[in-house]
Amino acid sequence: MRVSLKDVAAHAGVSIKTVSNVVNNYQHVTPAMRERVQQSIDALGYRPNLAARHLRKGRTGIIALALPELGNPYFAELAAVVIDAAAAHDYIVLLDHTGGRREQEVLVSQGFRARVIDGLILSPIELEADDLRDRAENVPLVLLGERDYDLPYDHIAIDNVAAARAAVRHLIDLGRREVAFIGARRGHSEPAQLRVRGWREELSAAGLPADDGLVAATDGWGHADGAAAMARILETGRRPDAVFAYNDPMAIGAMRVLHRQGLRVPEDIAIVGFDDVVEGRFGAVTLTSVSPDKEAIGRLAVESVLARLGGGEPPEPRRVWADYRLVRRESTLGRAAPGRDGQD
Amino acid sequence: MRVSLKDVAAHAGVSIKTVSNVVNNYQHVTPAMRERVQQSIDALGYRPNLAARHLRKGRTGIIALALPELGNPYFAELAAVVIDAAAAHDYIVLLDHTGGRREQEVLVSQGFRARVIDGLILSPIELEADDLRDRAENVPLVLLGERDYDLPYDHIAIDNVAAARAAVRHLIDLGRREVAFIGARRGHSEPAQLRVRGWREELSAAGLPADDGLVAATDGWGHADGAAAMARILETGRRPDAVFAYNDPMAIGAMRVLHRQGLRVPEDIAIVGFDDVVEGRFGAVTLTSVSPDKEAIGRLAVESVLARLGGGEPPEPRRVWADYRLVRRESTLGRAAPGRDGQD
DNA sequence: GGGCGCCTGTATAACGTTGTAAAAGTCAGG
DNA sequence: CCTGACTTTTACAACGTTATACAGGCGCCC
Repeated sequence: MRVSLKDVAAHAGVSIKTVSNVVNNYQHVTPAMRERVQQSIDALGYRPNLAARHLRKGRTGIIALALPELGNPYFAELAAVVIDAAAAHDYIVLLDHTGGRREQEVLVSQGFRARVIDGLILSPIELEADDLRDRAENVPLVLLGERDYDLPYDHIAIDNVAAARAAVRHLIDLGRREVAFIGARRGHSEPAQLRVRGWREELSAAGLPADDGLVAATDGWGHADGAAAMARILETGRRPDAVFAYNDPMAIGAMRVLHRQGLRVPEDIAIVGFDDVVEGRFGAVTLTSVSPDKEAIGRLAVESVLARLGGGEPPEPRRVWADYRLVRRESTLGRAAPGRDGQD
Repeated sequence: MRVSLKDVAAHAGVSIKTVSNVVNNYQHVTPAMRERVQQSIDALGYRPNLAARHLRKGRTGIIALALPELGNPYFAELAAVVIDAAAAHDYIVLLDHTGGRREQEVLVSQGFRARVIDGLILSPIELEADDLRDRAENVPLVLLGERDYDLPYDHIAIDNVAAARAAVRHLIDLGRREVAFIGARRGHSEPAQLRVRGWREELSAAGLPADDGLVAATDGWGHADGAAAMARILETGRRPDAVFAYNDPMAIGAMRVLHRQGLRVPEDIAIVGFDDVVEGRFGAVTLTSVSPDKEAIGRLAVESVLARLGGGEPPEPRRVWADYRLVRRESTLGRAAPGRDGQD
């Protein structure tokens, strides 16, 4: 049987509320009393019942983190950061995954998957602005990632357009002249994707081709999707001398195809990925990648959610840009210089 | 302001309990009444307050899943399975990670990280049997993975010894005679690790060496640890013709080192990993691996936890063996036969 | 030394839900 | 038309916690 405040109160010979005061570190409790009560607490092994506390306070101490998929190490690592950041504020993280499917994302954003949370951090893929506009839910929502909505919600991301341009710029600086893009979203309005836009802008600015034949749309964002997309481009007979991939797994999938077709990376085709997952540092050819500051993104996301729980004036919805940098590895080595070992 | 049963009851002109009965699909409610109440529910947008429900019922509808680290795709994928399996029973998953550190694992097993859960699924690394023996917590606990305790808790795992033996057997069948093991736990009683034991047993049975010079202990289980362990073995001058790694990331890390040192896989050194993560299917050399039935493990874990919440007699603690199979890929190709493409 | 205010501790009422038990309603049979 | 058996609905009391308002006790100042 679980012990409650009542039991402790009886044991210590004081009122329930006094025990509660001790538990909550209420200011006006004499040291002697605090000591006495604490002993009863320890003796009985009392632990607060959170459900009751939540009912009373209207807070649960839980925030939800909804990601497209955990299989992508970027999201897995991000989840780890968020869990730790939340723990630092005594919050616990409920994890959900949407598969990047709009229907699931709507469900999550409306709070139907988890109705027990104080706040929600959502990394949307297919979700449309309209889905959020008539959101009846009143739990604070913070958005993460590449999608860009003009809505009054906090949004934490890196500047995807600029990051993509930097990646493409890097390829151009290497002397590459035909840069393919792998991982455009199939069946969606293309400009909504900031990374494709950055790719296009930078190529156009350099007077290089950015036609549709260089873009491979995909359904998912895993290794297999990257491999399929790469294969598709090669089948058309096109021979780009560089590839910019939507993310690292896709880049790695593409490299696998190139390897099997006897094309060398980076000599024949240079590749840049996105997210800088660990895996990219340990292939036969290590992967150059845009490295978002995951640590900052996770921390900022948690802080943004919690800032809206303070009770006071909710802060203005804000768009926060996290840092990023381009990490150069073997997949874009300029010449035959032997790179350093694995680690970047 | 959030609407409660009281508001709906007032709106529909019935008692609170009747609304509750409708919400809970209580048997004895006339269709007409059900209809009327339902309309009020819809009109007001009522959603049950879970905190209150939990307080009343003593259940929260949340189970915790504590894994060593999310960065390892095996655990990430497992988490995805568990989340889905739990959702199928209307349960929600609170995710925690322990870093494989004993201290954290103890905290989790004692319920100090999340005190709001109905059950706990824990995949321990360093946790000792004694830590569990004086576990005062009464939430059901299910253990996952390679650690083997003689304690009255459900334990879901594959037969790690047999799986390891199968992996080593495969290498021996290939004609390899000196099989190293990468990823023994540094500073812990070695026999506790079933995979090392399987490795040793199979080699001994075949009359092959299984001395300490072939075992590389590590602190972690990531790519970098595998790379470091491989490098360490090679530094001793030893030249095994095969490697069995504790898991896939370590195997991939090891392959990176071999590649840089000009050793060919599988010609010079064959490699088998463990866990069959996606990543292993897309390297320049695809990775042979022991593939546990993650789907089954996740599902069984959830079912085992929930079975202990039924209220009736708790079932006997049981040890459940999930399926596994050895997936052969390029890293152990018998001859120069060109493997099929990436996908296994 | 009495009154005032501050500091501690206490009784009680919520928070929103569901289980229990009893009240009200329905219907058939005598 | 009444009785009894059953069905449907209701009132009320929990679950364990914290907020509010209040009752003592003590010291301080006049």
